[in-house]
Amino acid sequence: MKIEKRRRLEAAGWRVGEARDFLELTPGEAEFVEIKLALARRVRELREEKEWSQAEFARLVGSSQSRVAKMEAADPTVSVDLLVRSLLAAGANRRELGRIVGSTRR
Amino acid sequence: MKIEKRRRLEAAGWRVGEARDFLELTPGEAEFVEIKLALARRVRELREEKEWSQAEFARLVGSSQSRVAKMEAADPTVSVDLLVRSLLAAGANRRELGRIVGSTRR
DNA sequence: TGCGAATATGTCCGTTCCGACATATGTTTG
DNA sequence: CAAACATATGTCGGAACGGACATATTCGCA
Repeated sequence: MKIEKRRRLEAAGWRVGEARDFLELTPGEAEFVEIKLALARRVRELREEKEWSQAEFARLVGSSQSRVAKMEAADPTVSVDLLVRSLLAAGANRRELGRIVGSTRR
Repeated sequence: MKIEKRRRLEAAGWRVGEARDFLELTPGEAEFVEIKLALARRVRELREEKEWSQAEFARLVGSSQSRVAKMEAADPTVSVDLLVRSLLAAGANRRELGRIVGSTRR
């Protein structure tokens, strides 16, 4: 299935390299994946800065430990909405989100 | 229902004023709504810049006219994912998305 | 005013996403 | 080592979201 394949690429991108390196993604789709990866990285960073466990973070943002693990792994079942809402709930603001979304740096 | 109420506030925010002015939204939730509104505005702007009808825009991004109308209206059933994916498909890039997300200006 | 195009609104139903739970794997500390 | 804690992975039932369609409303223009 096509969607499944994309999901595997997406998940693999976290470990292996730049998402855009994988075929069958339009530039827009590749950028979308990279945005998700950037948000996921920031979730982990922010949580570790504050020295929260995933369970604590989950409680804070109204989610569950397993879903936080999936957020940080940029699991395909995690939406940008959830990442953004979680970051906001954890104290990030619009400006910071803008930096995360917009910065090409890694 | 709580979610329904929030949805009404959210929809009303588009017409009436700043989302944060409505009660029962945490700061994070209010910022989330404002991000959605900013993305929705940009969809309309971008589409009108290019002089596309909603139907044309829908075809371009792989959606439908009615859903594009809902995107531009920041309808509660429209996710940030959809807005971001549509903007990317319509030619926006990460940097521009970052500006949209991060800018407090209206 | 009336007609056609564009946009808005409501609904349907299949797909995706989410919190929760169970459980596995990994890490720290006594 | 072993217990306690943290993180990862898989699954499930219900909620949210999406494209599509029908239809209403608004808009432009002759």
